[in-house]
Amino acid sequence: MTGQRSPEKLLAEHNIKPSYQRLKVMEYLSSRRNHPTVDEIHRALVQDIPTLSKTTVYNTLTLFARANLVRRVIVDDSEAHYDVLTDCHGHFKCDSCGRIYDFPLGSDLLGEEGLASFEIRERNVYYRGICSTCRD
Amino acid sequence: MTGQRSPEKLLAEHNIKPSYQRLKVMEYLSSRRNHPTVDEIHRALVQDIPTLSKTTVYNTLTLFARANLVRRVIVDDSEAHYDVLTDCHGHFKCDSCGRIYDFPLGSDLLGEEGLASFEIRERNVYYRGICSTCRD
DNA sequence: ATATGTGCAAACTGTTTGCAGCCGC
DNA sequence: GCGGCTGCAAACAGTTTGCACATAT
Repeated sequence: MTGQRSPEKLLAEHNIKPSYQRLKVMEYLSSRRNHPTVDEIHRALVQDIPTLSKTTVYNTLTLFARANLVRRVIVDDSEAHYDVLTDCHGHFKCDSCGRIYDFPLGSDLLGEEGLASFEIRERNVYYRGICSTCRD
Repeated sequence: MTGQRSPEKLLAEHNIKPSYQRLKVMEYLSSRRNHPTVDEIHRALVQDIPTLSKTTVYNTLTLFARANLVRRVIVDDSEAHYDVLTDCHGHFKCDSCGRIYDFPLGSDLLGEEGLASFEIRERNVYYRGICSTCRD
């Protein structure tokens, strides 16, 4: 059972030097799994680290993404969102409240027959609509 | 059998005034179904319409998208692609050649149980990887 | 004559890059 | 002391906006 590794361990396993800002970013991502944007992460962390720059958040996330520690999620034309969960799941973005929900994805379900002999490296599935809370 | 309507008809059906540039954009989209970017459309059409501005292409595509004549396809973090086919299909982008392939999508296949009582308005499915041509 | 489409230029936004200074080992 | 992390400022790319001119009916 691998479960929830600590930010320190995660970084160590991927040979990433555990600087204070990196640890904080990873900590933020793994606690609140809100698919935050760069801006949200930055706004949240500047409180503890007043000198934190957005550049560092960008650098850090790019680094994490290359190491497959996080995934850049496109649910939205404008900003990129980041997700620590690397297992295969879809995203649903509510047009009304803007919240992003995860939903499980079966493995081989889609019409992937059409992609025989293609090497699939990444699957992105995102829906848009109105969530149950906003419909009430 | 509805099949291929002419650009004129398509625009008329959606109460869109058939200006020269609009017709040309629609014509381009429906002939080469290449999921072109704004830039590609513009580059292609300036040849016939030397005064054509990108702004007009943007305006036109936004107009078409609102009328559900085209779909904005996000397969790529940077530029938006446009697609006349509004039926449900997935996109595969080759990391090597950059080409975008369509593939059919079954209807209710995914793990959508998790989204019971959500109102799904739009499904986006895109994969990344290496296409069969580039693997050889 | 009026409403609407077009296109230039400038603004905007998210992201990237260059580079000087700083910190930890 | 050295490698490399940080963060400012400037560059960048795609897109949007403001506005004057052109165009069609």
